[in-house]
Amino acid sequence: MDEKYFPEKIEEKWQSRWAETGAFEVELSDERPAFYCLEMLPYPSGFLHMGHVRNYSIGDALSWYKRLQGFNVLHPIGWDSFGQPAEQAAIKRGIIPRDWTEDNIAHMRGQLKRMGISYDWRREIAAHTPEYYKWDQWFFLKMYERGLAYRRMSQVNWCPKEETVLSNEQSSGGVCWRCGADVEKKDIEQWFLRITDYAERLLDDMKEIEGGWPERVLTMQRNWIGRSRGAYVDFAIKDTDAKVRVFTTRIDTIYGATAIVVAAEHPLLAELPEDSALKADVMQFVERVKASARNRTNASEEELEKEGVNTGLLAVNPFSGETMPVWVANYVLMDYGTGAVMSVPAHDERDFEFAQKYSLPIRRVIERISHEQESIEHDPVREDQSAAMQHAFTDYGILVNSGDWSGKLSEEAASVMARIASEKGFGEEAVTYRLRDWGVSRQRFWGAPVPIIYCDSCGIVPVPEKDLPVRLPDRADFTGAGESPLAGVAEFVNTTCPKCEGSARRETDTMDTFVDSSWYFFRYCDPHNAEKPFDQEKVAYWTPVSQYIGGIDHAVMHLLYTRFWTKFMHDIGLVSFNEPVERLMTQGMVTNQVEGTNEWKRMSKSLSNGVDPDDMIVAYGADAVRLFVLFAAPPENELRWQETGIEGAVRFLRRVYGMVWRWHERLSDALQKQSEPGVEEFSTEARALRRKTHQTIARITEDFEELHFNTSVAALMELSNALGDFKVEPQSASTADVYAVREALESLVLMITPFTPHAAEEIWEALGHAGGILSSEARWPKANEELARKEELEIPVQINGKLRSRINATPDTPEEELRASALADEKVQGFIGGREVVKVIIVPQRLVNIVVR
RNA sequence: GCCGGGGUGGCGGAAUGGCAGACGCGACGGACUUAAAAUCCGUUGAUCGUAAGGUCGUGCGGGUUCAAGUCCCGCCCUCGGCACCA
Repeated sequence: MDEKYFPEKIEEKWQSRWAETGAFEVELSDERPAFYCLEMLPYPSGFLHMGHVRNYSIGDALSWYKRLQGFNVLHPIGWDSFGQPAEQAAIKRGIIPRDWTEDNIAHMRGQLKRMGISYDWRREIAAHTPEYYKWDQWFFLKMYERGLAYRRMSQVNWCPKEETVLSNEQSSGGVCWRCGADVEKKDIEQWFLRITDYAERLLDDMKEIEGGWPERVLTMQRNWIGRSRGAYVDFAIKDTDAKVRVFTTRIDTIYGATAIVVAAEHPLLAELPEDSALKADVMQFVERVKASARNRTNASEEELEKEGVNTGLLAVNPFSGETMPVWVANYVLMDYGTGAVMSVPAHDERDFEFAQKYSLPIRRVIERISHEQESIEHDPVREDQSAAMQHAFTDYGILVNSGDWSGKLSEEAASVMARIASEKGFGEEAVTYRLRDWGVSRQRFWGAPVPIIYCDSCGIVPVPEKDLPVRLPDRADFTGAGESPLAGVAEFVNTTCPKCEGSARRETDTMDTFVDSSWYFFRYCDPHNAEKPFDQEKVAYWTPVSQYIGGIDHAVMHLLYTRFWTKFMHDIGLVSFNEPVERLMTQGMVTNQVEGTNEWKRMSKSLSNGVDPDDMIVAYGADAVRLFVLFAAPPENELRWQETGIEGAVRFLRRVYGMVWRWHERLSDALQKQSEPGVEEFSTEARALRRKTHQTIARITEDFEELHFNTSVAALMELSNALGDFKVEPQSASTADVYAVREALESLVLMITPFTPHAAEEIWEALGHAGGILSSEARWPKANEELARKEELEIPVQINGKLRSRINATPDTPEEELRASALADEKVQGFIGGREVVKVIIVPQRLVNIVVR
């Protein structure tokens, strides 16, 4: 140990020591329980940013804590190394994507090592290696076998900038999740995974993870899945055999339906009689709507005005027998429900707006339930109340003007009506979802090829498992627009049909990179298995993930996909559970002030408010950077970058280091006689120090369980302040003093290890322990309640809830005595004056409150 | 509009219904220094007071309680998600 704290020196020393001894390498164990600490798979952009630093600092702190508690901790890292930027780089600089990617990985790996994150590096994986993506393809085939992967023509979300398809999740809000460009619609043949088959389970199984996952993530997923209960109702089309099925969540309002409105793509429109005078109008309108949907951008979407035309068809209300016109309108979506709705203007805002514009009748069939009994009679129901209604009335209430149903509660009527519809064969209860199937085809080069072959005679033929992986070539012509660059690589495309051995073509689309990240953490358990995606026994030992840490930006996409994938793995017998992650923490953003403004924004190149982690490590050391990042804010909150804050972290480390230096000779001397001196040998000051030590242990242990790292650090600072206040010179310290200091310092060092492992190792060694913290018998300290107990207490005394005085007591002063001394207190007497004491509330060891009148 | 999170000093933030503001940053004062940096000591919610001490104070308005930042009711503001989803 040096006299002064030189982070660059000790960090290098311990990083090589850890590598040599394989300190963080783990295998299955019969004795030690598993703990799986996982941080989200990073994209190898080439440079670590502060968000990574925060993510890995959190994960590393938890990993160390669990190790010190005796868990067998799996803490791995890998690379989400397929994806767009590599291909862009290839286009721009004429290099091959793999080289670019692997250079980036090499650089980032170095950065992670300089941060001293405790990974088991033997388990490192990268999505772009055939050893990995072979299993993406294998899973795809398993899904195909079970009908969960299918191909169809569909209108897809198209990013014009990146020239590729985006999934619904990736085009949320009408913009590309990566580049922010307005998303267009395009018709294209592509592969889908039937995530919708799992919609119900994705919702239901949330009860298994409630409490372990942040509420807002579950809410976002619930919103995204968008389950809605209601009913299908068939409306016959008058004078034809056709009928229109609508979906409604408010079948109770059906007597108020005054039109049927269908989407522009609705099949019914094809059946309009050719000679119909209206047909031309309708078709013209439909074309216009479809065209505007294609060019629809985010900006124009909001202003889209409701428009429609009457088709001339008449539909029959199966409940009332009433006929009503069938309209086609732009506000009805083909891909939700049935693409047709019953329009109830009086009780739906959109229908109301539409009816007003086109002067459709507005008929009120629900009244508010009033507690003033005469209100219904005083609000007579008239056929035309449109003048009276300013808005649709969308609450439940009491049915009026609804035939035999009038007078019933609408909420209750709804379920009965749905049952009757089903009994009479013109409808049924139904549940619909907003969730769409997951489109996984990407017209890109740098991804896992979809393992499918097209044969003129056999059709779609899956690649046999023995032929996996379908390898990606090194190069392609990356300038080809619209189609996958792979289509231009003849030796890739041309193949033979596995069935008939005739010539055939390979699928040239590659898979969405979210496929790679849907199951990667299972692969960490058995990263080099060439026979299977993983050994089930190994996965059973390590998974599910105990704690997952990552950004909130993946709340829907990645975290929904990976839940789906896990359920599929469960269904094919690979894992025994349904939910991959027990606890999830979503870390907040790291922001920095934008120069010349008052705004704090996420660090980015374009705002030039980024801070390079390497610069920080050089200037302050990895330990200080990590300590600051965990101390400055609770992990879920935004973290505002402040360089003065790191300086504070360095100051703290230097103080601790200085204290150890001051004592370490004396402590090494005393190492041999470890037995605990008797209670009476400790001075008052030494007992106070021990009290602080044990209080701190208890506090920090609690905080770690809740991932409250910021308060843990605060508590460590308090302990170090208490050590600093212990004004005994090492030379003149008694055996008991030395014992108390040793206890405080060793506890401090062990508890600071998760934050600043390099400095901790160095100090641990200086305190006379060989072989590193993990190899020695070091364990997370245990709090001794007896020692943590205060000897003297200052009990606040309130009068009518206001603090007026304090009295001295011990933890076991009886209540009666507390009461007596509180009442006898001079200040208290002064405040009571002559008033009557009504009662005295005594909270043992905490407070006395005297109530006077 | 629906759903969820959140409003506490100059700032980041602490507080099982029981002393609001732990810990840190910044600021101010002092020591050391020829000087600066570093380091160390002290002060730092507002307000009145020379002081002892008093009064006010956790977005706003009510309520429950001996006692409310914390629980309940009604608002306001803010951040995030979804959104012609029938």
